[in-house]
Amino acid sequence: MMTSSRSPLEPRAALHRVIGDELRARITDGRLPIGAALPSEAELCREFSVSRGPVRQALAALRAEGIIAGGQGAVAHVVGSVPTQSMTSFLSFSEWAQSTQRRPGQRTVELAKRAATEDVAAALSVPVGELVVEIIRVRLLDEVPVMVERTSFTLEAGRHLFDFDTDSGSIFAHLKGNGVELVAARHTFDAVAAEGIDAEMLDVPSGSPLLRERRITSTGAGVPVEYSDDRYVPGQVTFTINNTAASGSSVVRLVPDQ
Amino acid sequence: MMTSSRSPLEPRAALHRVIGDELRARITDGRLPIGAALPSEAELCREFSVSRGPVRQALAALRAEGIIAGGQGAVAHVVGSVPTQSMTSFLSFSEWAQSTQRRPGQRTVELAKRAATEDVAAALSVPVGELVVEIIRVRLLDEVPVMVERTSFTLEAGRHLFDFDTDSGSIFAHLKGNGVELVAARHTFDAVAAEGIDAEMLDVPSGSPLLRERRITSTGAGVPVEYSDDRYVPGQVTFTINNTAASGSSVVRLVPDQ
DNA sequence: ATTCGGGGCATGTATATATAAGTTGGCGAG
DNA sequence: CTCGCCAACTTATATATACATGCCCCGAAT
Repeated sequence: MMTSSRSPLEPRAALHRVIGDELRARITDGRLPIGAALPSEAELCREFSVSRGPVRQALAALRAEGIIAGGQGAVAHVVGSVPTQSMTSFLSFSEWAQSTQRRPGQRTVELAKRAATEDVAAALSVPVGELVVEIIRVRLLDEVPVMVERTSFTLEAGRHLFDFDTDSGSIFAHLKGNGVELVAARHTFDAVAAEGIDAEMLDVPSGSPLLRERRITSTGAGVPVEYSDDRYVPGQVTFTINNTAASGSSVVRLVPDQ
Repeated sequence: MMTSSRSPLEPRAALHRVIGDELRARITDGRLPIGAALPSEAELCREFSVSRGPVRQALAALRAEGIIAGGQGAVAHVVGSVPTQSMTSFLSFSEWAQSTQRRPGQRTVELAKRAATEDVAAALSVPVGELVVEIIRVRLLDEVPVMVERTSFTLEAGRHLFDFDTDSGSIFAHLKGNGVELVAARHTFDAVAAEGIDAEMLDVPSGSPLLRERRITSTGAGVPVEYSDDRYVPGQVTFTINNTAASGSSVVRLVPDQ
């Protein structure tokens, strides 16, 4: 009654995703400025030649991201474009840095296979003493050290790293190419003081504050693959989180304004 | 064909939310342990006497939170119970502390009405010099100071605070009672060194690291109401984020294991 | 001029149905 | 005994429909 000219059920396309991406694009490029009212659901149905289902799914996703608001009885309107990063961009320092104006760099300090210590074993859900692959790298932006990263991989995933130049490419891209897909991560933030080696590598005074992010990354099946302890020099990188009462939140890593 | 005995369209109930909460409860209390397979969609339909729509909505929400995984063709299964906190629990220190074993406390240092400085004005989207309500409080857990909080409210929201005992109740509960509903927040994390007054109030050495959370909280319409600069003593409180490639992420504030 | 209803429109929720596609397990051929 | 293929089951996606409820605006009454 409302659309048609489309046989019931075409191949596959994930229409709701198509619609959501299109609306997101209109918001970010200004065709739907902040405060503007979105087209009504019925209009979107006509425009995309779909039924209300996919349209509502797309709107629900936008609402969960905090990009649109409004509700029962009233047309939804744009409340702001929340900066969003894909999962891979959030996980991979290399990929993230490329999306900023800063020039990324990295220096591998150590790549080793060794027995898991207690905390690493707990994070990766393996027995203490099991072999893991550990890599320590200093990350740079415009030649300035901003982060030191101590990452432990399970042997299964980490063995791919020995035939790989850890100073150039992205580890995540390399792992993905080898069939290791990381889709879930858990990040914990706190502050620590820079100590001996870290202070030296990051070129900051001993005892000065660092932002620490500890991260456990898992496959879709929930199997932990990576545990990392990353320590950031303040003022260079911050982490930003958006959350709304309705549903979840999104996480973004940003270079602060200056 | 599958359920019924329920007239088409009862009042209002948000069945998908009921179903989601029930499943969440089963997972957290162990009736659905990690790794267990969920009932099939058809079974859930029978059990709750609903059609597939609400069931699928509930499962989609659980999947977005990273609690369940699995999909096309296979029954979904539990991959882990992600600790989740409601928005209010995440925003309100008082409410959050009550869900831990620690005994919360607070000491109001200052409550004032003053002209907005540049950074506050920018955060709250008001002109520089506009009157705002600022409150400085030290937050305690088991009598130990763990955080100092500098919060600025717009005058509209903040004027309710002067007839309120800021040492006892929750500001958020009080604001909600006065019709100010906060539903969206943006948090930014970094590390700073403890300086003069902060170090004194938190009873830590000057120059020691603090975890800083800066937060802008808005109403559903996207109007900023609160800007806060909270500084945490390390080791007492951490922030944890879960995110998955599919969909968003959730944010949690936790007391670390010790 | 201001306020109070009512109706139209838009969204929220739920049902029934249909097709595509992935998973799993069993059966038969080599 | 093993390998491969197929059938049954289950989920993902989409359509059409129906009704409940909340906004918003316009017109009438005060």
